[in-house]
Amino acid sequence: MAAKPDSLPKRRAEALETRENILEVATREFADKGLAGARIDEIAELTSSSKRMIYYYFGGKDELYRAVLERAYEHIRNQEQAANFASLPPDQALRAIVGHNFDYHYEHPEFVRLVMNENVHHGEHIAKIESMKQRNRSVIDALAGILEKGQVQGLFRDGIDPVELHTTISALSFYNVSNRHTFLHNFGVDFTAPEVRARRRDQIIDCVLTWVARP
Amino acid sequence: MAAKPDSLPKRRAEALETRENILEVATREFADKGLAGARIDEIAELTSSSKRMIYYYFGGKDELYRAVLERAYEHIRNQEQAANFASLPPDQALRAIVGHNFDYHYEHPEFVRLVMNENVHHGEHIAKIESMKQRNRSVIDALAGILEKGQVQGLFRDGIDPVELHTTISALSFYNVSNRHTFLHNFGVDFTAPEVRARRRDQIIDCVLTWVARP
Amino acid sequence: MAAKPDSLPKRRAEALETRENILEVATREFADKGLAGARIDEIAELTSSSKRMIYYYFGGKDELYRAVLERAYEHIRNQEQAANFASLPPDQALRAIVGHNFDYHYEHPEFVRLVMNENVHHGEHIAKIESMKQRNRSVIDALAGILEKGQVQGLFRDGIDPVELHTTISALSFYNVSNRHTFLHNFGVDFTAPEVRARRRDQIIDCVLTWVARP
Amino acid sequence: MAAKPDSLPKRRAEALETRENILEVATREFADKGLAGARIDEIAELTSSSKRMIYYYFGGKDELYRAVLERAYEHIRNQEQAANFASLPPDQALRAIVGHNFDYHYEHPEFVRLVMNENVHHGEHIAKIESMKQRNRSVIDALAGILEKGQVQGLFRDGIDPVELHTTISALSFYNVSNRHTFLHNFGVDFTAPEVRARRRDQIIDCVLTWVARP
DNA sequence: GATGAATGAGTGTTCATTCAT
DNA sequence: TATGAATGAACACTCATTCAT
Repeated sequence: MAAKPDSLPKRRAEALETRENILEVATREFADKGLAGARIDEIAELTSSSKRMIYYYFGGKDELYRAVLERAYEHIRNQEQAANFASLPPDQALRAIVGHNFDYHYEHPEFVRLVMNENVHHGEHIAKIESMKQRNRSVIDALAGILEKGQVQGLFRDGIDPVELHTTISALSFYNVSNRHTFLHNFGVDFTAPEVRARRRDQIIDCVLTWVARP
Repeated sequence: MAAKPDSLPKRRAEALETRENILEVATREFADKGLAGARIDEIAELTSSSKRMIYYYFGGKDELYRAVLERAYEHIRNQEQAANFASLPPDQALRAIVGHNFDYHYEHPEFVRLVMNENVHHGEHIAKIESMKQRNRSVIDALAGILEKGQVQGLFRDGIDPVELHTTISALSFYNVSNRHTFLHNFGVDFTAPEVRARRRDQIIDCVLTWVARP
Repeated sequence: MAAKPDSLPKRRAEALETRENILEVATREFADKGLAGARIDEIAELTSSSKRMIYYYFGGKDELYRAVLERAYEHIRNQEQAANFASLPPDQALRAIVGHNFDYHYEHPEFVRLVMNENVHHGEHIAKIESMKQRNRSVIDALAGILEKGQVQGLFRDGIDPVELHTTISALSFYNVSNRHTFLHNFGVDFTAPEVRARRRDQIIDCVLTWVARP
Repeated sequence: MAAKPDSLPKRRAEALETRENILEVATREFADKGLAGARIDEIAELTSSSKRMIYYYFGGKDELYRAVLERAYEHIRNQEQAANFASLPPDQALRAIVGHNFDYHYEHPEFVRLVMNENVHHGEHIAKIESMKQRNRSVIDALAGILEKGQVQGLFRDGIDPVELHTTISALSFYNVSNRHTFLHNFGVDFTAPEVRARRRDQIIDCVLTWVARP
């Protein structure tokens, strides 16, 4: 009846694996179908464990969704911080940040779709995640540093707020992924085509840098 | 004994009203909760007619949603065409178009949310609406005309494609409405605040015109 | 406002046509899908008039079904009486009757299916048709006459009741049409194939006559 | 803390009971009202479990109906095989088979009504049950054996096909149950009356044996 | 930690029938 | 006579969640 001394950590590791596996599957499902469209049964089916485990680890559908959302934001902000562009000259750093942001959206449509979905739900779930505001400071801080350096060096004009700069970058990067399907059908342009993507990347970098540049 | 000559049209007009009333209510509901989240019962409740009438006029939830989506696109494109900017000088025309596009998104969040939702559903419903591609030509044609004129006059640089220009404008206008809730929570900025809106409007116009301008 | 003297009969004739047209369509639909499976809307659609007319002429779905059922029985009994076999020698007459009965079922699967369906409904609708018992006397009377003549002539054995004879004939004729689909799937025999039909016809005639024959 | 070794089977056994209980109730309902007429709610009501369980175990109304149909065929063929008449002399064996078939139909009107209903639906559900053709071989094989033995012994005439013999037997047995209601109303004969049943039983056995007998 | 069985409240949809003109 | 619009009651089916083991 008593557990062997080394079996507990092992079980703990397995438990974390189970949890992580559920999060991965749930991320795919919620990103694919939205919170309302995803089915707990289906997620459980695709999991290597069972439906009961979802309730055991997360409590319910909404809580699972919240965990998925939090994990997705954690990932993008971690990636950004890992790619430390602060050492580059301001204009090159900005170029790199915009390009990186653009690429992240393209390569992580599940993030884009989770954010879309959360907005469809009026942000009511993200509002319950305490850590968000703090976690998202990093991207603003990075932009603020670069902006200031660029302004000091006479490369960038004054009056650009780092949050507003982030808004512009995000808006331009987000759209190509978020509005992919309607745009394809309405205008016949496929944002997923490699050449469209490459051209759009250049244009967005160009657009942001022209806007920020000292005239 | 004979029916009055104008009695049938009257009934017909009432029927059109019923149909229109359903579309209005459904637009609000689908925009608010998405296709999966909206409830036929609730839509019916808010209607001046009954649930049965929804099926009578539209056939089902998906078809109703499709009609709503089509009507929303019809409205934005009609508005754009009504505001005829072609007579203005190219740079002023472009300014007006961007401003108008920005305002339309702000004043019609239901349009933005319907488009978001349609993308959540991988554009599977818009794909069934035949008229879309043709309906959306107008906005591209208008931009093409202005671009050409501006290029001829030496105001705009070459190599700007009208569809790409539209992408940039739309991306910048869409985000402030679509990502409102997550942005508020993540960065503490409320896009609905009048001063934020006004500032953002200027920035977007500025951003687009700087990008298009001959250097 | 006053109808022209000859317009009334004309309208009357048109009304009968409308009624008849509804009955024909309804016969096909009820035979095809049963009372529970048939749809008033669909019947109306296939009719050259409208749904309202069904209610106008028949009162409702059940009453229409009753009219259809009555008309089907009327037809088979009329056909039998028209084919007057009484003048033939008893054994030949009986052969003719069995063959005719067999053929009628084959050529009027809608009759078979209406009767099946009525039995599915525990005969509750036929019970409301007053004329039935009397209408069905004819077939028994005809058999009674032939049996008696055959017995007198020493061709048939005694103790055969005309109703029981009719039961045997009907049972054998009915099955090939009524149980067509299950039989095909269970045993791989297609009763609708001409050669199967022809062989079965001979067998049934043979079976009945052997049974009735004086040993 | 550890589950008792026999506790899981117990739960499993209860589940099988639930399933079986649903099948019994559904058999009664589908036999009584047909597929289109039966109501899932009503079946659930009569069940010792709930409506949800019907969907849990069977998936839907059609699948439940299919399971009911399959179970009914399984039962009749099992009964026939259990009553092993092969050891009797051919003519007595055939008598026994016809009598048994007749009795089975009388005592299992639910089987007759399910088959009727399936034919009303053009056999579209039985067509989806793979096992049918093979399951129904047994009755043909049994008849084939008896026929051959009888022909060898000079009791039966040649040229009788076992499937055709089965058709004749079935047709005669089926009708008394399937067409009970219309026959009662049309001819005033109640097939359920014990003396009618007994007389009919004798007649059918007689009819089949006379037909098969060497003349 | 783990599993199959069970559940109640809801969800889109259908149908025969009636109303207004 | 004739028609399109309207209706309420019912119907098959689904879903997140919990229970028993």
